[in-house]
Amino acid sequence: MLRIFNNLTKQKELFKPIEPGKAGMYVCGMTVYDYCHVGHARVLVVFDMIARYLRYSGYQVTYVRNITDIDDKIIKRANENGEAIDALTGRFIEAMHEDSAALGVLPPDQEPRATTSMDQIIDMIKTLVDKGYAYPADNGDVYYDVSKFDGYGKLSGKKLEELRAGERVAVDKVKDDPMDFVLWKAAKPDEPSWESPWGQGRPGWHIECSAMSTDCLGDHFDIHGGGLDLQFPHHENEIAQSEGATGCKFVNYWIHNGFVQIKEEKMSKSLGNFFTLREVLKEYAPEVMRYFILASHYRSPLNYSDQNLDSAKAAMGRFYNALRGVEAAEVSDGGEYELRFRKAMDDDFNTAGALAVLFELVNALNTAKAEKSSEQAAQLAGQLKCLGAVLGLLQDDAEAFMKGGVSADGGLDDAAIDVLVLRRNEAKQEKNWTESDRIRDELQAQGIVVEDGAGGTIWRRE
RNA sequence: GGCUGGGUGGCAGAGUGGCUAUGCAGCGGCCUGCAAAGCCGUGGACGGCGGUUCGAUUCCGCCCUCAGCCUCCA
Repeated sequence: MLRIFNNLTKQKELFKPIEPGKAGMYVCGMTVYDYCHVGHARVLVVFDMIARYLRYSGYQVTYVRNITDIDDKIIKRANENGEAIDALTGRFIEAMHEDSAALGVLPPDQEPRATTSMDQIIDMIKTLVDKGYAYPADNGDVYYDVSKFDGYGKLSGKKLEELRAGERVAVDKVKDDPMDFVLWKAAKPDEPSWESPWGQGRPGWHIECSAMSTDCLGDHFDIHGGGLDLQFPHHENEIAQSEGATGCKFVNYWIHNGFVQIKEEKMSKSLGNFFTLREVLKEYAPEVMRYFILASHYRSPLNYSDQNLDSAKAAMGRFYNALRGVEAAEVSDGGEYELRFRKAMDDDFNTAGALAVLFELVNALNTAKAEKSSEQAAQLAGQLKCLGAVLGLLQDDAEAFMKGGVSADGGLDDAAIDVLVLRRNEAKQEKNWTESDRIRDELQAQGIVVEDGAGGTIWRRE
């Protein structure tokens, strides 16, 4: 039985889908004006893992992840670049898809965009105005009247009075209340705009997610996710908009992943302390990145450092080293390990605990290999790959993973290494240890490690 | 100032009212020409002070400390 920490109630709850056997999940995706950084990678991987685990658990999942392709920052960046907006967003949507694919993130079932959901957005604003939850201001903007929505603050645990007291931004005269937020922004000259009952303009950020999620999944659906930084105000506002407009409960389970930190500080665009995913993937294999993310619980802070990435790399090396040279059997389950794997995952997606079970499997597999029980080894390797797949790991070819280190480009190529290994073996045959060790040192200097096993000599890149 | 969530062995990171997490690193052994990898064994921990309890790292209170939100951010 799957239990999920519901950020709305702040406790773990049994997952009960609205429709038995089905699960609808909406996750706030990227605003596309720059490359994904490691924080984005975490959202992509965490919710991909959740979608995979739900499917593995037998649910028919509809996973929706949106793209924000119109907003202030996009307009600003396009102007700075002297680039058309759709050219800019098109470029970064493509980049984001490349990055996701590299990380083994499966495409969502639906990927709606703000600019192609304008009718739904305008409809929802219209409803909110009609119902008295929103009002057009003198300047052509439309605002949400926060005082009209009783539950405002229920997700983030905030109270309106406290928010007002803490108001740091200069009070905007066109709003009735400083906490009111914009649903529709009147177009300024030279800005992209859409026609609406309130004149030319474009949507505020929060409304698009309310419109797209309910359009794709219905007024009331199971899971809504995103980074913890979206809890307030974004998701709080989504609740106000959606529940105001539909009159029914919006989302049953709210899931937020923790931040990626760097030197004990949040990695973020505004602090400028971020690494883009493509930078990192030049140094580390994608599955190393994925392991790094899944090795800690999704709600914990994730400390980004070279040391931690190196540690993730060593862990992946242990997996693939065990799988190397074994023909994995086609199995449909994880054998005796599956129960403990599920127990961990059922407890609010405890991927760290699940990985510990996979390491136990590695141990058994290595023992089977050492004992030459190849049938047993094949079986265990199959189980390992089977459970790894639930986490989106161990999908590479073991031989390729071990041979493809950082130094794969620029250093010796595979053929050259094979020649040296052959020569070293000839020296070994002649018991010329001086020569064989010299060749080994030469390879070591290039980041190549040779290993003499029962089945011959193999090598890997560090 | 208001509100959240943390503080676990050398590092990373799960978990539990009494019973081995796991990975890396360390130490001893096996294997190896020597290594590497692997296997076996092993040391080492629960921020501080109180309380509840037969017993707390695990529950409660206070304190210290870190991160985050209250403004755009995944």
